[in-house]
Amino acid sequence: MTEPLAPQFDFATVEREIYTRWLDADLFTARAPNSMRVGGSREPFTIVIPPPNVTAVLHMGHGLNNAVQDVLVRWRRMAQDEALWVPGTDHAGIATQNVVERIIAKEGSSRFDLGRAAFLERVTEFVAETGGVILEQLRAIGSSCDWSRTAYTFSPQLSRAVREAFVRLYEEGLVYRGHRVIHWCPRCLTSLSDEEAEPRETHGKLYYVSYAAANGSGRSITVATTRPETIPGDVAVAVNPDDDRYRDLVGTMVTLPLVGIEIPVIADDYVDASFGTGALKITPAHDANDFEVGRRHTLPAPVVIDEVGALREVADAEGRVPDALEGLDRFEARERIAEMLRDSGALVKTEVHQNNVRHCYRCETVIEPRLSDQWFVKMETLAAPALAAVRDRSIRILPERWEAVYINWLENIRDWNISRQLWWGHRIPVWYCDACGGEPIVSRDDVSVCPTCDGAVRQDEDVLDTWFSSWLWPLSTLGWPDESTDLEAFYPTDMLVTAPEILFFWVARMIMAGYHFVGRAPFHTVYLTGTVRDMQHRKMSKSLGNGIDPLDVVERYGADALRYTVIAGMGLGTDVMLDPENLDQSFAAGRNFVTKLWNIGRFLLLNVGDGDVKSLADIPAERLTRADEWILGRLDAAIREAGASLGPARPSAGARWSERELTQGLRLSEYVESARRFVWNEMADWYVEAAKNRVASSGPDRDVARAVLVHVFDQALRLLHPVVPFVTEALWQRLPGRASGEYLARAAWPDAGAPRARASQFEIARAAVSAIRQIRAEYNVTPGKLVDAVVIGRDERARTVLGEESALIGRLARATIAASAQAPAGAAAHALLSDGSEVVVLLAGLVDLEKECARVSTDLAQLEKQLGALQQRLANESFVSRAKPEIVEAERTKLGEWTIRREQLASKKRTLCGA
RNA sequence: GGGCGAAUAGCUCAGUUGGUUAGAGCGCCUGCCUUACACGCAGGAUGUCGGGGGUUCGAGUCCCUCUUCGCCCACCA
Repeated sequence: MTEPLAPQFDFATVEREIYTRWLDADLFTARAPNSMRVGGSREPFTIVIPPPNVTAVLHMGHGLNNAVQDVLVRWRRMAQDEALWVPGTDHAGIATQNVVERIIAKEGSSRFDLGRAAFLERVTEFVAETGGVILEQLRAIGSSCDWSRTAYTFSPQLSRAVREAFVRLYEEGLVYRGHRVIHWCPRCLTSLSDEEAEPRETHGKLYYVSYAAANGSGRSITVATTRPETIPGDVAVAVNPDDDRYRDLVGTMVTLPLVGIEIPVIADDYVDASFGTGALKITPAHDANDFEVGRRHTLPAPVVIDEVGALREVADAEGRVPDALEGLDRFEARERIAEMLRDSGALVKTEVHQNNVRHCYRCETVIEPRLSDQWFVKMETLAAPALAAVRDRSIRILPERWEAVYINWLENIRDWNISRQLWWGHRIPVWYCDACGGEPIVSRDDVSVCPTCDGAVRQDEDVLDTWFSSWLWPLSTLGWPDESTDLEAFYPTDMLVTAPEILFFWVARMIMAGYHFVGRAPFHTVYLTGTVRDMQHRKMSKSLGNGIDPLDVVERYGADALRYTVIAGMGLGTDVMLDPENLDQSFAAGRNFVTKLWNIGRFLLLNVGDGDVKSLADIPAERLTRADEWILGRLDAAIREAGASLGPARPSAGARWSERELTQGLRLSEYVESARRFVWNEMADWYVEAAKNRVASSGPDRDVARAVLVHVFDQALRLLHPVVPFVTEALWQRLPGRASGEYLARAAWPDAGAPRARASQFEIARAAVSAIRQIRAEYNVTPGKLVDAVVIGRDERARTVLGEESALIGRLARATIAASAQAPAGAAAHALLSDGSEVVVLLAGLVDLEKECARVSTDLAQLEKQLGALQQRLANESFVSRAKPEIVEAERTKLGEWTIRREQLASKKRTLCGA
């Protein structure tokens, strides 16, 4: 005896309990030997999680992203793939170091006070204590990760992969040391890659500064600059070679304001004569373009701004920084210099100016371009296969439009600065021997003495960009560089689900790493999700305070409601709008649906009872009613639609996507909608209502209805499980005949059966019921009151159906099934059934003749108009000869039906409206 | 500056290679506490498919153009 279900779904208790049971039953652990790639019998299906920062806490973005991954993994697991979802975290160099530095700062100390070793110990401790909270939180939303494979970018195994990659690239000449201007964050005290230095629209000033000719001729040249604080680092003024205004000045010297030294006027194509004054000051050490110009003209590169952004004579800059400016912060210096220039008359004017200024992606500090030595990865050769992969459809990116963005970036790829002047991260595996002073020693293993002279060595101070470990993620989490079984069984993985923001940071680089290190793409599908936004379409963020805490939502409405809401609300590549001010409304869709599902379950378990329920296969086909066939047919349709929306799990024809499949699938909101419509609008609204009497009866038909009901609900729960895993598992476990130890999470994904012959006939009964309801509503017939109705079936088939399904109608009306082609005299209110051939008539006494007459007239007029258009189309020879035959045929059929309908309406009109 | 995308009901979006009377969810209006469910049931209203032009027997769908938004990239100091 199953105990009755609680009136409400107690998600708080049940979700926790079910997750624990899933873990205890070890349902999420993938078995490598089962993979077909190593001789097993199952297709592997693998997703690697975009590793959240180890210090992160779950936000809606994670919620959305991981809900999507879980839907996919659960779907494939049920489809009997060997499904693996690899979880893990990223040590997140700058981000984590910043967090710990802030804590230390509160204690009145700094990392420099602690020293490198003690600081690292402190960070490690911090990560051990608080890190990975987010992985716990992922469990709360139901993520079915394989926790036995949890990875961490800074673990010994993954660190080995990092070293292997670095050393290999170095040996191949693809990692090199470069001396150039890079993006520098004066707060984080590290260099950043191009991607980490984010351009932001900034309102500033454009300063026009006059540089006087050194020969005392009285002439001068005015340059425009947004950064006057770099003037002490100027080594030249450049003009365009074709600019007539300055032609005679090229080759002469001008005096550098404030500093007083002489610098040359040079000509270079880089200068745009039409911008500003057409003259550009050249500061090689503090501007990447100026550096290139300086190099072309073999100019020096004095460094006048130090690592914290203060003016100082750092290198090759003796006598360049005036005492008054020494040690001044760059922005103070900017003001100060402007004043000094104004006082000396060198400042011609200032203009308001809008331009893009790069900011640190971690701390928002304005980037200072800085000349320094850094490690770079040469990207061109790495990019080539990554570019080819998308072009030849080995990899597809959805939504499709991101492909163009991806290609554009790869075509214009620039070398990747991978060294960071941080402490938290993978130390660069390069050692130097000061005694020999020879080539750097690049090694997979730690080096303690110089292999040449046995002397002391020192390791490079820098660490690697955190993305240098992330780009190996699909490889390293599966055991690379070892030749592990996991790697063989699960690599290449299948789908990657992430946010578009990290397409370049991460996705493109993973593809490059995959091809370069093992010769194969890391996945065949990149699914880029939308962004979670508030009602003003602003991105949810901590700083704006417009965020929604997913755990708060889980607490209020349950994980299923959260998942359903975000998945159902998210079209492919579209953003999800949620109102942080109104959680009730934002998550209504999910909450309502879960409740509905629970209540369908309650009805079913209450009414089906405890006796044995036959399997559908044991019910002879002829015992099925039209309603049974109809709901089974609808189920098949839902299964087919859901399958089509989820789409191919992998390219069906081998390694590449066909043109046809390229953009198919991953329409998660459509999949959810198909399943929802089936279970709510078809099963609950119609089939359950139609089956109520049968289940309550005691005849042999009762068993048929019970079997169909249980079967259909079982299948529906399977279909819905990937989106709402908890409530479906809770209900499924209680279905009659369930053996203990069976889990929906591992149950088979439904298959659609053959079409059902009489399924569509039930529609006639459905239409009759709708029609009667419509009339009742319109005439305000009180709910309990039965009315007399005549239901007219145009043909024999329709009358048979109506007669047999009259139980449904019986709840609404005392119905007479009539054979007449038109309403009996004196009767009135009508409604047309969906196929246009039947009329429902309530007997006189209820009706308002005038109203009915008006309505029939309107209907008739509209029908005649449409009929006219239809006739015209069919009379058009071009249409008949050129349109597809099935379309023409459909139009002909329609013409026939509409003509009959017109006769009915016309006759009705005569009856109602008199002469 | 270069590239890409979008504009369909009050809101968020579907609408497959052009082909019935353009759909869904949420919201809105009306009536119902009908013994699974008021987080529900039943009924209902709402669109010159951004403007203009073109191709076609036929255009929300294809082409051109204008307008408005959005995204990505970029060294205009």
